[in-house]
Amino acid sequence: MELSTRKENVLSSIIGAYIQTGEPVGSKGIAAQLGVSSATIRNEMADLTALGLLEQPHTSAGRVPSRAGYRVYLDRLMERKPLSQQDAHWIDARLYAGSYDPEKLLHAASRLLAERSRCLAVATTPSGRRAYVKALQFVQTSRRSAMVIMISSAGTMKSRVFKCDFDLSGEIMRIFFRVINEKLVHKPVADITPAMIQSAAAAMGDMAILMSAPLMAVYEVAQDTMRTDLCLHGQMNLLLYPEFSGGGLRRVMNLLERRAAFADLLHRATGETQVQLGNETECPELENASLVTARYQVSGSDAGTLALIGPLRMNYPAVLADMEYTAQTVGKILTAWMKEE
Amino acid sequence: MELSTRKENVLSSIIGAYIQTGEPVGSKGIAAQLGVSSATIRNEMADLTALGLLEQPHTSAGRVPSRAGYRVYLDRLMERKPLSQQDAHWIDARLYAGSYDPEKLLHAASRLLAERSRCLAVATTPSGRRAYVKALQFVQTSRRSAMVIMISSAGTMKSRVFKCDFDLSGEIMRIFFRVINEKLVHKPVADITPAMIQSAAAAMGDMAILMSAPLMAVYEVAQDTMRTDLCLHGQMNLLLYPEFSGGGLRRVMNLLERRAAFADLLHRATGETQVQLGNETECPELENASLVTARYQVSGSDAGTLALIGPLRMNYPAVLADMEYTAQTVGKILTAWMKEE
DNA sequence: AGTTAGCACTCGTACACGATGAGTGCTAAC
DNA sequence: GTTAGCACTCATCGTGTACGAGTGCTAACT
Repeated sequence: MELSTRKENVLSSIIGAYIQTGEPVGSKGIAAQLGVSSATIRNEMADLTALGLLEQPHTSAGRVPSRAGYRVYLDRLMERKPLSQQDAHWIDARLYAGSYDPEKLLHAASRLLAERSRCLAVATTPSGRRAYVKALQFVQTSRRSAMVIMISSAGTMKSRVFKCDFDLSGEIMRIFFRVINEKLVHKPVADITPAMIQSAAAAMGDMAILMSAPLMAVYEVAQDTMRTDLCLHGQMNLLLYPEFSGGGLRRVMNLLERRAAFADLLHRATGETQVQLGNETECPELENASLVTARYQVSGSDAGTLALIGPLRMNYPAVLADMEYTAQTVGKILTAWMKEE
Repeated sequence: MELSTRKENVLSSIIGAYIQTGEPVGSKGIAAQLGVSSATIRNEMADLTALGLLEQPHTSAGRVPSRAGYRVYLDRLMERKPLSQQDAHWIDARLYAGSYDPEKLLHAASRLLAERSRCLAVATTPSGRRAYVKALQFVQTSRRSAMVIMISSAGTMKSRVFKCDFDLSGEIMRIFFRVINEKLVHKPVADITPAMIQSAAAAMGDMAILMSAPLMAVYEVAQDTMRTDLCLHGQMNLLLYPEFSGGGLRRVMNLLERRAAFADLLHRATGETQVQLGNETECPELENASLVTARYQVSGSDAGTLALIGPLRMNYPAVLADMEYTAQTVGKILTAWMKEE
């Protein structure tokens, strides 16, 4: 499908106007913008409609971009500008403010993306699915309870309190530390299965009775490490768009509650910052929505995803620049935290 | 204001019906219910309207309870039934499921209340504002970073990672532990001010250079301990009610973002499980909403609040029973966790 | 051959009108 | 004090009309 330069300009202008106003755009305004008569534009619009790039809500209305139209715009027409210095600094300021806590960082990222895009922003916390156990620590928190802390190579740090039926002592804590570390440090987190915990306990003979609570806690904390949390912000932003105001928001939120399905959706998006439009997501809940995803990397490998859900008419140049820069920066910060040791 | 028994019955029936349907209720249905003619009911309704307990959206519509009407209903008419055994078990199952983590517990409470009431539920995590420091622990998390964990008498446990410019060792960690514990354990968390941290550092002479990072982390973790987090669930439930579907939800969410204002609102509600209707909250955002609050106690003193925001027409008997039982149970669980040592 | 002016046409929106019906207030009889 | 009856009110819904934004098509123009 080859388009004349002017057709491209017309399409760009229409999409630009529609993104601004959200209303079908007529030939008149575009004519003024491109310096030709409205009749000419109407001819072009008719052609673009025949090509399936534009749609007409009804005979006497202006045109609205179709999904195919947005697709062409995204792939070939739109120019992607990098973020302005100023905006980059603003984002840096927001992201570098927090302390050493991946969850807080991702929440901050999600929140700032929601604010800037006026869409629903999602961030997944770094996944420890393919990470290994970097350190396991034990801390006594009361006479009979203690906390296990697991630090993974993905930069996550999860903790869990467990309780014993006997009084803890420094001696016992040291035993926990030594025995469990011997078994688990430098192993893949994914290897910490119930079966593995079972066999570890069995191998300890009469120590097993002491170790069952901490081992169980270690298992649970490993589960936590592998689970990615979703940081949601800006749900209410979607109410700004008529596309979502009537039940649409509820449907989207239902999708987000089905964590597994949504995680799949995010993992399907590979590599580059990318946009999926409506059907392309193969997700009925996102029929009339646009999903923008960007991966962030920790120490060179994919660790998590940022996503934005909004109406099809997003300000794509701005949104893509924001997403790309934010994902890069998040990755950079997490990688730096990892290296600092 | 004295009401005849029949007027009370009429008011109760109207409120009951309105809570069910959400639509103005006419004299006919009520007449059938009370076994008198609709004309009689109309007379009673006219009186109740004159008393300001009912309202008429327009001349030829049925009646809708006014705020004063709800108030009378809540204070005098409604019978408060305790929760059924079955429901109590269901709630228990949800709350006792989690591990030793106050935040997770409060999230669970908030979530279950939102599910059951189909309203917006809020829970505040236990406040450490009046608590004292029960324990401070230090754990090394990497070569140059460590985590400080503060356990307060309110049952909160907060942690924070800090970084040093020098390599940490077991020896140094023990010094951190000893010095900081000497200064801070058993002190009120609220006493850990920047000034106090300053003077603590100053008093250490040439150790000060070592101690600045952990002291700063202790300060921050004390701030975390005193801050109460809000656990929100069921925001989308409010979209079910026309009262909130048009912008009303956004206004409510704006209120919740102004954390200070909302915290005030919750703290104003004293003692008992209680209901504030619209204006009574003195909060324009809740003009057409109802706010139900219940305190939970840890070791006998108020620690946090559960709240429900929904339309004026809530199923109050059910909601109040849920709130009361949930608050009690949360308190019981947290208190038990505190005692276990 | 591409562009433009002109014009008839389409169709959504806004508004007025009348019919319908739920629900009321009032009065008179029980 | 209660009830039946009746006139009245008013939101809702469907219909009809005027308006206007925007189109597609044709014929003239460059």
